[in-house]
Amino acid sequence: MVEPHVKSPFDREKQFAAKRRAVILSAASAFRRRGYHNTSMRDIGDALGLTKAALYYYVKNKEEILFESHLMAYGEMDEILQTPWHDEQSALNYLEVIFRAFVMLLTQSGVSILSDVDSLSGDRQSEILKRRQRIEQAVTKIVMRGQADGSIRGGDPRLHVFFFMGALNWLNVWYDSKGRISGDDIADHFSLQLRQGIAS
Amino acid sequence: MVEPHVKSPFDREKQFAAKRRAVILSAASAFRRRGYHNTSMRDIGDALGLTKAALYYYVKNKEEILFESHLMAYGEMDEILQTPWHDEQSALNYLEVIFRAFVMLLTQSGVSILSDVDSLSGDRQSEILKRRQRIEQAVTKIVMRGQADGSIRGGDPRLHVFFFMGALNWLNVWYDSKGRISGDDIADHFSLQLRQGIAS
DNA sequence: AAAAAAATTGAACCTTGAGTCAAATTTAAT
DNA sequence: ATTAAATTTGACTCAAGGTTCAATTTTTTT
Repeated sequence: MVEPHVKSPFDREKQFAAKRRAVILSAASAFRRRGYHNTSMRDIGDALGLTKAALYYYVKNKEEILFESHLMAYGEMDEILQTPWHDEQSALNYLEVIFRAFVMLLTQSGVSILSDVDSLSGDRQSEILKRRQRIEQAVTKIVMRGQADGSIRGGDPRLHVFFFMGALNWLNVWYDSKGRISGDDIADHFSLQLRQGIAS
Repeated sequence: MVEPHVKSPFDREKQFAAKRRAVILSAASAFRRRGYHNTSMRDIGDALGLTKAALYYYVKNKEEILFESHLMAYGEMDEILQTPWHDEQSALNYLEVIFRAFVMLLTQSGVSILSDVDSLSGDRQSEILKRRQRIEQAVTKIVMRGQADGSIRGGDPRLHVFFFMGALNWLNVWYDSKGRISGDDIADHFSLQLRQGIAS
């Protein structure tokens, strides 16, 4: 006999995971706007209609929220970096696709890149730094391929990357989803500025 | 009769001001690296061989240090924006001069641009935001002139500015004065990437 | 409807770090 | 050398906010 409400334990876990995710996303957004230390557990709870004590049902401590926020952002970026690369496509064109996706990630989805790595201690801090480096390296590699295939001009590829990745991080600071400028407009503009800045 | 040690009260004040400035510069550098909240008054004192209590002789409170740090950076940037503009010079060329000076400021002098405005409260926060806006507007104006004189391509000038100012702010995060890359190299590279990114 | 499990809470605890202050020390002036 | 002013300190207070937990409320299961 099939029960009317099929709430399997699997569904239970999903429920929990979804709420936990909501906590982290909401907190991350607050961290991005006001900063980690200017956001209290009380603030995070309020934003979700919970007491700060309730948060500890979903999360071990505040630092874990910060850690997971970072992971979430880098997870999405890793995802984007899986975008298939067509053989005919120049590295410059591919890079533009990736970069555009990064911009859309920050403007459209709720995900935020955080920069406060120093509030993480020990293992967590180094893991996050490692993942950031990995992403930077992946992007640097694309640039280097572009220098090889002639679509991207010479010069220290790391500096190329620092330049436009800076634009991305800064976007995260000033962008207001309720503001006048749409995510698409930014993506268009930034893609072009990226392209022109490093094209050969 | 002229005294052997001429320590006029004017000299006294200068001495005091110099030490106060040292406190703020040293703190600002720590803020930049570790973040405002991850830097305790004790840390700041230690870096100068002082007790935290001694700091309060030079400064009213911690927030004042943050405030003055911001002021110092924006003061220098205002200074740079006073650079004379030769009539024959295209806006793009002028902008490159300014931008290069900004990069040198961050890499060579001890000055750091801080982004933690939220730890400032009330009046101070809005004053700092106002000054940041003023600088951004000044730069935006240069871009608009460039679009008028034909040296800079079209598009929302604010987005042009956000892009390369982002690169600048991010530089502040990753740049390590003891690292391999020299300030000059960065300035050269960044200037070019700026120029190409927005040239018409 | 009763029992069990999940989710949430209020009230406390505890640590960290900013800020205070009277006393001590160092430096300059008479 | 004495006095006065400037500078620094150790010991303390205090508040903010993260964390804990037993008790309560809500939801699910039988």
